[in-house]
Amino acid sequence: MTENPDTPFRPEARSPRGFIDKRNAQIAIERRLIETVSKVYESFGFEALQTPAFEYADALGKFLPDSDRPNVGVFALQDDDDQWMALRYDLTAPLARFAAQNWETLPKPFRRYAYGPVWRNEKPGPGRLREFMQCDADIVGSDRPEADAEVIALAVTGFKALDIPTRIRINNRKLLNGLLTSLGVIDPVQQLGVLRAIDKLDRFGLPGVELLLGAGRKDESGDFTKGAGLPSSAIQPVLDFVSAGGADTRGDVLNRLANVLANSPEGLAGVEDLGRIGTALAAMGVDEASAVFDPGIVRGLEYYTGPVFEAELLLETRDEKGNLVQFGSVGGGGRYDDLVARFTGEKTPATGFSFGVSRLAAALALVGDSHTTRARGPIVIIAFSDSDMGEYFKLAAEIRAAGMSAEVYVGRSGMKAQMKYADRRVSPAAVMLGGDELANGTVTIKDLDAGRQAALQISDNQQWREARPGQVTLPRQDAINHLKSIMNMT
RNA sequence: GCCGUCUUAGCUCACUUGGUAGAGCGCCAGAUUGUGGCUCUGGAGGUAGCUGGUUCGAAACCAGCAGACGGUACCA
Repeated sequence: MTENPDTPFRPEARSPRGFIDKRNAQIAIERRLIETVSKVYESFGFEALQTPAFEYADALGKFLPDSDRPNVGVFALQDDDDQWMALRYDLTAPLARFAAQNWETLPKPFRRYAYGPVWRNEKPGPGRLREFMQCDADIVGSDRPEADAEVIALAVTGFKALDIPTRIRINNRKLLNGLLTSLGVIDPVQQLGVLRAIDKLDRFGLPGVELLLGAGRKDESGDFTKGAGLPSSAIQPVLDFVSAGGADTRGDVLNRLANVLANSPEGLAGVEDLGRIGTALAAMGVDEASAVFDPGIVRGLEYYTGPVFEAELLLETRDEKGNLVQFGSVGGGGRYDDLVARFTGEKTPATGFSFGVSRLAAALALVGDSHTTRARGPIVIIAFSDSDMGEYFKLAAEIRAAGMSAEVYVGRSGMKAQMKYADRRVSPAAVMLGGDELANGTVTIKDLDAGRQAALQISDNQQWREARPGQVTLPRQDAINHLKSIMNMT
């Protein structure tokens, strides 16, 4: 840089795009989500597991960095021995690695839950960050549909415990695979195209999906998206299949699917699996509204091999301007029978579910979640004079010993600013131990909530100052009890 | 990745055809020698995203880059 040496370089204070700072309120929401969901997971017999943020890139699967584009999709870097390491992009791949590495000694089937941040190096958007939290539960080593049902029940129970209205939509990869095979659509590229087309059902509706199944679709901006190129004879059966959802009960959907898939052995096997899942769900008391069968759910993930599930948020969320915000799925999962086999060569059936913690927290922040009690600040002890600081800290220690949080103001501003500070921290009380109080063996305590209330009635400043709403002066030894009563601890 | 719109004070936004910036809110202070709100008064705060070009002169016009937003693609 050719700058004047007198002006030092000043970096712009900013966070990398797709990465955000979380303040007290949001941390509180995320913490509650993780704690609640973890308890539910444990009640279903899942044990906790923490794996590192980094994995060797080859352990993460197909999104390997190659030498030209080492950072597509993942954040990767080379270790000092030249091996590629990458930040994990989900919690499932590390589980597969862990299970493969420790398979001999694990109790099988292995049930574990995990939570923590994951990272994806892709374009961020609203509700879409490059660092976010997930909370997963998986069962490795069971091929029973009942294991899938447990994972679904787990998700339903978790959302119920959080009191967040959601619906789990359940599908099975075998259904569509079977249908396509029976229709003679066996080209994997074409099959993938069909999955992508169906995934757009929410946004473009049946007519849009029809176009994408065939030649393709042009959107409003004139952009053309190439379709799956199915023959017209195959399009209608796929549309019929997708439309088979939306019946009143899980049983009704299965009946419809059985009709549509009558010519497909694999498809009927998939319906059979769903039937057993449905039976188990009913036994576990999962009601019809909380978990539905829906052949329109795709979950683009190529690694899913059987049942797939997706959690849909049923809250209406709006941003500051009142616009509807579509949050998409707030969780999902499914059966992945080939993931562990990547390491061991042995087919190891597994199924799991993932809570999108960050996305849920963002949604709850938008709706002003009623559970989110506003984060309260500490009791603030006003600092009057340097020579009395010891008295302030002594009182702070007493308050903490009584189970309340307290803080001595350690800035250098005057009293008015200190009161403002306490107000801004949403403190329950301010405590004054000034020269008068110390001389008289008293303490003055101001109930800030009571004052806030009173302020609404008083418009005259003189009156406001004289009333000193919520404020009392009492013997020093009564301070703790009075504070407790303000905090509703008596 | 592709297409489009946008970028002026901490925030939300103004500034008639290019003549070197304003408001509201917020923030700080005072009125009120030891008291949050209201009211009034004063103050701080901007190289108009960055870089280059056109011009006597650019926040405004042009180009490149960066970032934000919207759509689309992708999404483990």
